[in-house]
Amino acid sequence: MRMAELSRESGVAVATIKYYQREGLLPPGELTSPNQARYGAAHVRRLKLVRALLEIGGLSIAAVREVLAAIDEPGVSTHDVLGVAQHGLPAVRADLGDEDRAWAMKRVEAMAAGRGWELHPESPLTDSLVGVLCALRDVGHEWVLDALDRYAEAADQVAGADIDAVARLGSTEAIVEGAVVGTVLGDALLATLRRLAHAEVSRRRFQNPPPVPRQEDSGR
Amino acid sequence: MRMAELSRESGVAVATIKYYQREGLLPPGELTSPNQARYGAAHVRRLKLVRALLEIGGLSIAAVREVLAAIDEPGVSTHDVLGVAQHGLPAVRADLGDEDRAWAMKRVEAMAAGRGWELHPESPLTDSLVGVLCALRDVGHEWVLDALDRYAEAADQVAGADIDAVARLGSTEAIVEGAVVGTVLGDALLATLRRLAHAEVSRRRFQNPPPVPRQEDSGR
DNA sequence: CAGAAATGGATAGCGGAACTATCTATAATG
DNA sequence: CATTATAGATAGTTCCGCTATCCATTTCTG
Repeated sequence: MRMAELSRESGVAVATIKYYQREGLLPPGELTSPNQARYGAAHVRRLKLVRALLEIGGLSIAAVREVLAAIDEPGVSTHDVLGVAQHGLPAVRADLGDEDRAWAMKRVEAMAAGRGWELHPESPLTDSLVGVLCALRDVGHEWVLDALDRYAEAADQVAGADIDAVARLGSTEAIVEGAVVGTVLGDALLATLRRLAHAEVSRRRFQNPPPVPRQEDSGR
Repeated sequence: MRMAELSRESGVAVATIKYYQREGLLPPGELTSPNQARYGAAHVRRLKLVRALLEIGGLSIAAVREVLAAIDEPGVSTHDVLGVAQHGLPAVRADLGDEDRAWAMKRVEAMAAGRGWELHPESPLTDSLVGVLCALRDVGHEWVLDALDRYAEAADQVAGADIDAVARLGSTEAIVEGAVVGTVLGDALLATLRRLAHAEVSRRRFQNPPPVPRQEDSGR
């Protein structure tokens, strides 16, 4: 397969493909002569992955590069696959006062303790969480955190499903890529489902007149 | 309060505040003379909201403008508050073939039927969902959808918590703003919690031999 | 086998987004 | 009354994600 076909197959313009190659998002083709190269199915696949991470996942070029680097990292143990995958995913940065940080940390610790989570206070993830909590308080909507436990419970369930599904993939490489895709696109999936559920739940609660006695009710 | 103090209070540069005013994200101050204005607590609050939507929520200026317009919309009924709030939130665009669309639609319908959700096939939300599903198949990770039901269940629970919490807010305006903040920042919150849960679940499943009650290990 | 089309590689340009800086005329401040 | 601050207008900057052009080689086509 040569450039034109790769472009057709993937739906990405030639100039853009070249740009991705320059940016290190797509490996070069196999050179058959100094200025001719061949590409394979792996290139098509990678291109589609790049597009999905950019458009659906909303990642930047730089983030995609890091994520792909994690995917291409050879020989990671099954356990810290998620860690490798997450390294390079965008995190909420936070420049907070110590006081805010301490307040948020307290809530995070309470939540973690309640769920039996092992907390790593220095990890960027914890930091992100602290940042979000502070932002919520900052805008005067601290009440959102009343549902923190239910959020965490839901996150736990989703994560369980994720790990189940990802562990079923064969090779380690497949698992790593699966973890990345599942994390990034899964966020978009979850966010969309949540919006749909909002509409549904609000319909059930406030548009009560005809509940239509199906097997579903306000029961959750 | 004048400009300098507003800037200090909110942590946003004066030039940026002026820019936000030009963009219609922040109402003008109360003019005391042709070129002097006073600002109040509402301005500080609005500014912090804008920053949170931009930084944490990752919205664009245009999206923030629409979201704020929804918030400021007077006299919305309690029921379609979520609808108003969601109008203007970014949705996944999708330029798909009819075939892909039909395939995804089928899965969405199955999921909705299973959960007793009322589906609006033309709504942008449904469209977003279809787009995400197609993207997942496109990158060869259709398996993620095996967990679609569990995702939807989790989304349902979260949405239930959201509606509960938001309904407890007093005025309609508070509810609308709460819905917006809860939706946008809630996404970030959920995504972060999911990542934490990933680490936790994977630790529990694969690192079972030595629990090592220390706080540092083979890091990340 | 000649001419047209495609390719790899390099470099430059472009349009939008989110600020940032400068300027001017007025107003508040010490 | 000199300094500083301010509203409003306009222009400039930086970064990002492409897009376009050019050129020296291949490779296809007739």
